[in-house]
Amino acid sequence: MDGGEHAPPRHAMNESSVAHEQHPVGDRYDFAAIQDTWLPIWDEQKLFETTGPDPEGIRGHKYVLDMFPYPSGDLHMGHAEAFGFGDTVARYWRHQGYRVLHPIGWDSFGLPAENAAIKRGVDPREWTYSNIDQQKRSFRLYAPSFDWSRVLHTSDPEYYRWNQWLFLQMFEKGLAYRKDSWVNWDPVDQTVLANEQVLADGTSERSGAMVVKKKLTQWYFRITDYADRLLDDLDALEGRWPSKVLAMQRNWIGRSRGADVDFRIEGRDEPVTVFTTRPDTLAGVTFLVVAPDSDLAAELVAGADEATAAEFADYLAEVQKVSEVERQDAARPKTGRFIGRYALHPITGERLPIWTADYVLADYGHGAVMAVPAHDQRDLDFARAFDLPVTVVLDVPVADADGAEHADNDPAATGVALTGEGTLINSGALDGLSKAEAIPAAIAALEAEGTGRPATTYRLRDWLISRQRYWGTPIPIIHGQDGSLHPVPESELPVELPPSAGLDLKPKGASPLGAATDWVEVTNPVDGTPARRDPDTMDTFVDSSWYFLRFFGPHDQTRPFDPEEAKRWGPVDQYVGGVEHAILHLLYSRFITKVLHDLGHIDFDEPFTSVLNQGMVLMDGSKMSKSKGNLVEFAEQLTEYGADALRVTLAFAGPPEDDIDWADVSPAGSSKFLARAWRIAADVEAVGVSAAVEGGDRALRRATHRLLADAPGLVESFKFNVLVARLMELVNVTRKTIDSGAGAGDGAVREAAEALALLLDLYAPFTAADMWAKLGHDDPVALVRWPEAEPALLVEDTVVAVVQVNGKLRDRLQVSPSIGADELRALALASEAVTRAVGDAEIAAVIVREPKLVNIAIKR
RNA sequence: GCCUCUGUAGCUCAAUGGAAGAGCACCUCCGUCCUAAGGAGUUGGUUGGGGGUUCGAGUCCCUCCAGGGGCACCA
Repeated sequence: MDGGEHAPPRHAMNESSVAHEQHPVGDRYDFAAIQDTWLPIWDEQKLFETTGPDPEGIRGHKYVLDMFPYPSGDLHMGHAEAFGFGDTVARYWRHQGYRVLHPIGWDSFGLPAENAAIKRGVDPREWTYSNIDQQKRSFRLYAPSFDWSRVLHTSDPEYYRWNQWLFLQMFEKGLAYRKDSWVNWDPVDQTVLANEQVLADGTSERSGAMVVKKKLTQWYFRITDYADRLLDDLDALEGRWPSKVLAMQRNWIGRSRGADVDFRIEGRDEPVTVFTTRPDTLAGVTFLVVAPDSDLAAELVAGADEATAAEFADYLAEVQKVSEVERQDAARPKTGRFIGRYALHPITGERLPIWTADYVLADYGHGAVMAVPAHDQRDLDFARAFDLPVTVVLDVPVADADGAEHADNDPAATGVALTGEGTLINSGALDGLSKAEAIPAAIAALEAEGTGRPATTYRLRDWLISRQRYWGTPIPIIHGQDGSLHPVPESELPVELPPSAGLDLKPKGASPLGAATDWVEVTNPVDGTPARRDPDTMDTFVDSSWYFLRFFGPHDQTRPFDPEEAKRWGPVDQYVGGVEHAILHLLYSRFITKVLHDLGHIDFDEPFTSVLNQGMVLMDGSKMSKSKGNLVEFAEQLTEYGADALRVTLAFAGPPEDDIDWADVSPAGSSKFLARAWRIAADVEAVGVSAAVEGGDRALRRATHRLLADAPGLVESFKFNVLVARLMELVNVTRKTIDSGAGAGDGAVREAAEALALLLDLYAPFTAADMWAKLGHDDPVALVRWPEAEPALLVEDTVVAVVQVNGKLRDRLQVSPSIGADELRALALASEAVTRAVGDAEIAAVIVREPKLVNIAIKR
């Protein structure tokens, strides 16, 4: 997009009325003039508002939602794509006779606003709301069928007071709590992050900085209480959510079942408990390993001699220098230290040395493991590095590359742990059992002795929701001088953010709100003594975890949403958004929905019935960005080609979940197609009255009705690109009928033109509206129900039956579609081409698939 | 390394186990004072490779190759 070479914009972005005279709507397709005609009309009509009682005769309700935008600058091509798809679905359901809720809002709290505000010295409010205004203007031109009466912004006190309400509801139930723990710290944004906001490479999802660990007291939501339901309920979403997202969520929750096992410790009253998925290998335990950064390690070392303690301190310091990513690299050589203490084996009573090593994580399970080097690769690597014993307790046959089993499978020698199936040995009562049999038997034995019990652990951690930044929802808690926590009474909500003027918003590790003296200093609601507000704000993922519910009454002053509306519209039938939210936003939303369900506020417990992930819009194979110089500006494209051509281009580019490379697509081609479609309506208008449709061109009628029959299935399976291709075909067939067939006055041409307008509304609402008007209709095309396909027009008068001999095409026969098998067989065998091909060979079989095919198998 | 998805015309994609197609691009022609967001037509294929099942495979099975995505010291 190197400016300068473009013709000057024919028509300014946010002007809609001026251009009329320069671009009269005539016999030439002029998208700018068409937009100018319809925008003011639509502004008046407010076609897509869903307030008031249901109209008569609707088939039901649908709720179609796009992930709401973050107001950083203007809309971009990614928005154009996602909102285009969402709008296609919304428009489709209206054409099917449903009342459709298709709202829009803004995710308007968050760090970018604050960082931009710091850079420019302006109020984050101002920056945010002016961007929102820009995006609203662009949306108006792009014309998604939003219900603008329900618009919300999460940074409005009317919205975030309900975040605070939600927090208090969860606080009362013990689902919101404070704890002191190692947390992810973003050194650039100077705030904590949730696990979900740390990328796989250890950097912050927001700032890109390498995240470090800090020990801090923070607010958490107890999402782990819901781990089982969040995992199990994914099964019901199979087929309606992208399988990739389901897999990612399952991985993220990471449930694993096994047992907790208690090990007595020499010189300590309390046993140490470890979690294991392999209680069957208990006899193979030769040492224990505790996480160096765990409280347990510190305590155990305290009871060891001085030299050991010093060694441990050195090691801990070393470990904390290693980045989290490096630490989790499985290929890294094992490091560790003996910490001078011993555990006792629960079966043999043998002394087991206790080591510390950074391959054991402090915050998973109990921060300690029983090491079974013979049957766990990590433990084996460690045992070999430090020369610890390896005891095989499972006879696992090992196969060569050629499949022959061999016996030299001693892990201590080969370095390969025996993790497969096998038979228990050296395990007393368990000997002879298979792994699958031994696991429950081992757990039963542990339970009988009181030294173990079944246990389940999760990879999922509780959701850290406090942030040390300004532009977010204040946490509605008051801290007493004695450290007591008091919820702000519901009647005093919202706790509004103080003005940013006078506050230093620069990240410095503590919330800027702490310095807002007038705001932060309050009295204890219980005893009237001086107290302080919690100075932190909530993670903005709290805002977005329930906004889809707020659309059920976005202006309600007394409730988070209207329960009646929730019953009518909820849950979201179709959610559209990027796969980058596969875990974060979608998991949090599912969690909060379940919490609100359990608290009795809604009667469903999954928020999104169906999810569509759109791909990214790329340029020349890579992500668009200003710095790479490959940015395609949405606003420029909109000016050059118009909303319809852009939307058609994005829909036609490929399956919606695939990435689109802008270098591969042709908005000019889309424009050409829309012009061809539009001219069909213009031609029909020009001839005046059309002939009756019953006598119309039969081939064209069949093409029209085949498309009417196929279109719903194509939309419902998100094959938007295929439907556009089919529309192009129908346009071509119709053009041919006009120019070299029945002519524009034929009834079938009008029928095709009307079908085109009705179907095109999914992708090109301006063009469709204009065509509909040219065809003589006054009603808004967007609300017209699609006609049903006539079954009689879906069957051919005659079909071609293919005759093969040994699979090779030998003849074609014109037959009736209702021909019987015997008749078709006789016709095929009588064919001269067939008798020639068969010759005097013996016919082995004749396969008849009436009316389309006969295959004669012969022996040679 | 493990799991998963995808390989069809130059590009993007279709094709209930039954004739390998569409759109775009390319090329040719018509039209136009010059431009085409005009019209008509043509070209284009070892369906990633190899095996198998079947009367018949782009489609089902096995295997290899290539690409995308996810997970990867979570006991």
